[in-house]
Amino acid sequence: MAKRIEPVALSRGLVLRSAVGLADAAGLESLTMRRLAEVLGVEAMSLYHHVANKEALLDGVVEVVMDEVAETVAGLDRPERDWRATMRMTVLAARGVMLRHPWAPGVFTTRGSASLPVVRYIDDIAGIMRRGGFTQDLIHRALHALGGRALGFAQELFEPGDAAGEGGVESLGPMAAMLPNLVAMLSEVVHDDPDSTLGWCDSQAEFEFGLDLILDGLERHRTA
Amino acid sequence: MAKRIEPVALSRGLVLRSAVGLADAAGLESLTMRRLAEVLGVEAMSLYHHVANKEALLDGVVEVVMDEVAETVAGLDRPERDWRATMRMTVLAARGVMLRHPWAPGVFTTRGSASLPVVRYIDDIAGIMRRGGFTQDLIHRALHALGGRALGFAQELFEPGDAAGEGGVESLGPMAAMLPNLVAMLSEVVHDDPDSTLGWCDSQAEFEFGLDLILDGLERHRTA
DNA sequence: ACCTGAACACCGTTCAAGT
DNA sequence: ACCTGAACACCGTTCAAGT
Repeated sequence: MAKRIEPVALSRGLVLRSAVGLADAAGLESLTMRRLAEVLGVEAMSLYHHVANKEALLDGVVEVVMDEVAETVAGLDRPERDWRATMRMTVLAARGVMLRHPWAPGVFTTRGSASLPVVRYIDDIAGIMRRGGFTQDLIHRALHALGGRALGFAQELFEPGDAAGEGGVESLGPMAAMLPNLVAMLSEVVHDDPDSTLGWCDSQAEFEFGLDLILDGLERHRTA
Repeated sequence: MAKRIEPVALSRGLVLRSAVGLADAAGLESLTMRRLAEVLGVEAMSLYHHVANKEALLDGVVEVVMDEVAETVAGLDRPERDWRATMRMTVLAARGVMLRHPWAPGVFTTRGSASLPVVRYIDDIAGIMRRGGFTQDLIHRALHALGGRALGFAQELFEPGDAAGEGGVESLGPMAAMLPNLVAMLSEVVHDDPDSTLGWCDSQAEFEFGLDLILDGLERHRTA
């Protein structure tokens, strides 16, 4: 499970990047100081010379992910004239990074106050809207309305696969009688979309639908 | 800190309600099997006779909170003819319950698959839309677009109070130069709303703005 | 059946000691 | 300056024993 690597010099950057790698490979619950040290071929206490404590480690992990987002966004060819297209492209790029680190939303939302890299990303988003002709007040409300969605977080109420994943609607089992509306909905929608590869529905399309709903609404407020 | 109560007979319901009370009073990080047992005046291992393990305890905690939501929703006088008003009223009622349990979103989003009480709530939401004339496909997409917001979760990217809480825009400090758009936005918006009691902005109004953006968008899809 | 106490395998973290 | 090993105060949980 834990593969030791050569005894390279430890550094904050290496510790943080290894933490991201460990969470990617083995899940967030595996990211402990002791396991991380083991991966780095070092004693747990050595980590404390590069990171104040576990909270600081998680702050650093957010930094690493946000650096990846910033790099991806920097590589985009945005049509700055069109605020809506630019925003859409930026948010979907951030989402692409988050899909590579499915545990990231769980860490971001426990981080109390926003770190510099997150705030810098939001500043970019605000700039897109400003150049698009938003008032400051509308920018403010837009940032709240987007919330985690600005970084590509979906916050679904349940994950694909539990209600109508393999077993179909029948797998709802004895509760089906209590859920007439969901049963009716699922029996129709699942049939409509039989070869969706991503589960009981294509969550990329669903994310974009929700994002567009908000962007459309903002555009209407902008021109009002 | 931990107040012992009389040695009443333990039961699953009492264990779960005490767990909610402990999280309310001392925060989610205080909700441990040992602390919960102490509050109940019992040994930690006694809890395992009423709850399989900590995961099951948290599932039960979700149940308790959802029961509170269901009770609140049942007491509403909904104008069923108007899907939009009914939906709005229902979601805001759920949000009212969540505001009493600020730790709840953090527990709900770690619950993997949806529990029966959550699914039953979603079924109600689906029913509102169905009676409002939604197609099954639009109901499906609407549920994804709402996500956690259907239960009143906001998922803000940062909490009020860290950027421009007490100290105002200046408290952004040395990073201000890197954040021209946010500085411009905050210096204007905070002035517009000087006596907001809830922090740097009124999050209830912000939540309703975001919710209305989605409901308006859905209404437009419905009539298209 | 319900509850207990000791024990185990983990955590994060402090501290004194090494180099 | 950086790393170590033992130790401490916590976790969740197993198990054998009590009533």
